[in-house]
Amino acid sequence: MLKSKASVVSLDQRNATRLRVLEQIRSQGSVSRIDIASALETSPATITSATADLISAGLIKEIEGEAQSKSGKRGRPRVLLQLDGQSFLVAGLKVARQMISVILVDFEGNEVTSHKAQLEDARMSPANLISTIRLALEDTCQQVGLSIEHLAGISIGLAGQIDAARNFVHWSSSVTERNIDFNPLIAKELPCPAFVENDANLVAKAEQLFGLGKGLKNFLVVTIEHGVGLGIVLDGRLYRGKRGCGAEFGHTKVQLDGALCQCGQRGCLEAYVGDYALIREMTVTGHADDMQTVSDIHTRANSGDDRATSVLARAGQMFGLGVSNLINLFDPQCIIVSGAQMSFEHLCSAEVMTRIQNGVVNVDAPLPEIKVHHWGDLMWAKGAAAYGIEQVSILKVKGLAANAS
Amino acid sequence: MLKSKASVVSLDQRNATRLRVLEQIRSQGSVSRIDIASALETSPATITSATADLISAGLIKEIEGEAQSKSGKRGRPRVLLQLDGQSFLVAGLKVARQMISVILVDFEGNEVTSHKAQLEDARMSPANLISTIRLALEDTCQQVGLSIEHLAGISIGLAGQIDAARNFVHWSSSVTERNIDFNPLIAKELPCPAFVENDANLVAKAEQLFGLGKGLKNFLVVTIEHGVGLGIVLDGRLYRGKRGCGAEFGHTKVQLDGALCQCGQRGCLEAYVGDYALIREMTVTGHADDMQTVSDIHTRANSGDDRATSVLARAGQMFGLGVSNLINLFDPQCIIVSGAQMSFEHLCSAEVMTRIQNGVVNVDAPLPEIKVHHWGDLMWAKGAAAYGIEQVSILKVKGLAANAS
DNA sequence: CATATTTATTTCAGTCGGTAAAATATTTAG
DNA sequence: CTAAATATTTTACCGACTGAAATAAATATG
Repeated sequence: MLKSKASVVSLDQRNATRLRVLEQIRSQGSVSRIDIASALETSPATITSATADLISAGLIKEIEGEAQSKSGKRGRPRVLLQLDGQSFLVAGLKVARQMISVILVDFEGNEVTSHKAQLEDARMSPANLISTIRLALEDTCQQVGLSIEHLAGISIGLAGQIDAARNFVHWSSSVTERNIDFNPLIAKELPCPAFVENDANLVAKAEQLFGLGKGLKNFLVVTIEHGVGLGIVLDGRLYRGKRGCGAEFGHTKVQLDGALCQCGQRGCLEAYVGDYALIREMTVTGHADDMQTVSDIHTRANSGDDRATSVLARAGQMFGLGVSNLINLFDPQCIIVSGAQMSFEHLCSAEVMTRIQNGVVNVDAPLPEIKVHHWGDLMWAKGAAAYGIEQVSILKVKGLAANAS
Repeated sequence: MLKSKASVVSLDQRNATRLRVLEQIRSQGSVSRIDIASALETSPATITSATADLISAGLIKEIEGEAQSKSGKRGRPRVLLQLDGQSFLVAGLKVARQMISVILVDFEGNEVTSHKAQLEDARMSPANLISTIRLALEDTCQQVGLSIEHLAGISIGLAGQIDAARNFVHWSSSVTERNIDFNPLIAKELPCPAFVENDANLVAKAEQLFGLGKGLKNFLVVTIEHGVGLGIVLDGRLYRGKRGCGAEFGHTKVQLDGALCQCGQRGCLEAYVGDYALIREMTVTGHADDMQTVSDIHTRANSGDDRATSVLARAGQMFGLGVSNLINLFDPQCIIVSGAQMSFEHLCSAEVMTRIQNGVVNVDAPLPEIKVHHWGDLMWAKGAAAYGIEQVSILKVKGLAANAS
């Protein structure tokens, strides 16, 4: 009757409560027991018990800092609880086309160290991928005098269609084979639990745990890299759809029989806002054959090139259309546009924001807030780390037996 | 600490179990206790207790019919349980532009009688609307020799933006005022609990309880009336978004700065597939000034009018584009295209289905099934009734005290 | 300073929902 | 008729949570 899958676990009632307490502490930073009780609408007695378990497991700790009481200054002061950052270490990885990025974080999500390595091949066999990952992890740990045995969890972000619940990769641009169950490889090659997820979902997790989605229950994260991705958080949890793959925002159609997309279809959003699409627009008529990156186009636009300006403007228009459709369909609390260093000002300009607003059906309620988040280039790896911390938390809480004082 | 809202109730653990049992019985038609236990992954003892409560409340009953045992024929035979259809009566209403439809159903959803009445005004004041509804209900009940005091619940479907949890109408095309709390009016004018909901959501409920969505956890219902609507069922529950309003599928944009929509924006799906849009296309160039309905256009197309054919074809193309976007974003188990009598063959032709398929990003998993459901013109009222039955079930289960044998 | 008051947390004795195991019921096979 | 099989009910118990009381730790007040 027990049916815990490899990497996604079902929790019993008590562990679920412990985990909710842990999440509350994480989202608040530091918080007293009584505040947790009222936030979770549960009794103080339950919180006492749950926090005692978490403290004895070393996941959280009491701190000294002064918390102000509700009303006056009288009464027993609240004791603040905080994550115990030292309790364990998690690695987050992102495998991109030519680069593998690793970040090591503590339990609070603080960066311990990070590392990048070039990849020889954009696509690798599953076994090759895992040993490449292992190598990258070893290099990273070495930087701070650790070995990979110190890791409590490893989270791996890939582009593609992935069933995270089973560590099953239907398809990924980094893997040469389809429909691979990574669990056996992980068990053989890696010294601790590892989790494979779609990269856009990981960024959504990062926003939820550490970023602009902290504490929110329903929000969307639009990721901008070479293409656009979407992570959906509904009711506090990642929504993955029936097949467990990420939403294909980049391949929603914004134009009937429109521009040709890399996916082979026509009119995809990505065929208008993806890097390759912009570069194609600039070069197709021989207007500028030296365009290599979107930054180049920005540079041109800034120096008064009308063609560059109009190419970027159209991308923004299409992007705005796509985002307003998301709002019309999901009616989220908030939309976070998340991108790494790269230039994407053309996708969050005032014109684009206006276009989004004008594309959303009027309600009396205000529009969901659209937040733009410029991350460093470790965004993806940090997202992986966020997911890793969550998964490891679940494992650790599950590891707590039914023990009292 | 108790915080039951007016019409949406939060259930304690035990009532939640009773309700899950009830839902299981409803979705299975008739089912034995042991099957319920295994379907809900709970112990037979729990089912014995829950079903005993439901039987004593008159919501379900044991029936004689023979159920086949799992393996052989040996052993105590299973006792089948079924809804007790006679236990109470629910009314479902749909208020449309010029018509109010009422259907009376028993607890199993069987139609007892139905009734329609013309409306003098498409828009009414809240008080006027409720007394019109009361009148229509009285007429309906009278047809079968009942009075509205016999009703256990009344469910009202309106087009517009509605917060069903609070019976609060932000805006509706049938109501002259905005932001109306209907609870006081309901309490004053109607003799039993009443529930107000968005009409597309109601159809989704009907599909879930009685229709093609029976037993499914994640599906979308696209409704076709004069415009298009969308009901979203995720994890077995209606998804309503942050503001509690329905998804605005009809106003997702399918064309940058495209055709003008009644909502004032440009490029909305509805501006290409809504009735008024098709008629506009046919008449705008004076091609056919006598077009009144979509059926007229179909008639023309069938008699070889190229213009009519191309108008319908484009609507189908745009519709297909919109639906494939839904699949790309939600990855549902199934999509149900639900329409009443009216002609919408142009939206479910083979060409449209092909277009949808070609607009969905390939995965190894098969495409979600697209089911077309042609309802009678009581579709909307039946949807309301389905929601009413669900809400009344909740109320009845809640009414069960903590009573044993 | 001693005491009352206030607020936070813990302890303790239930309560409640659910379950395993035993008991009971009802059938067929032999 | 007896044994075996299967379904349901009963019973004894478990475990998570809670309310109330107890305890802890501060401030206000005379």
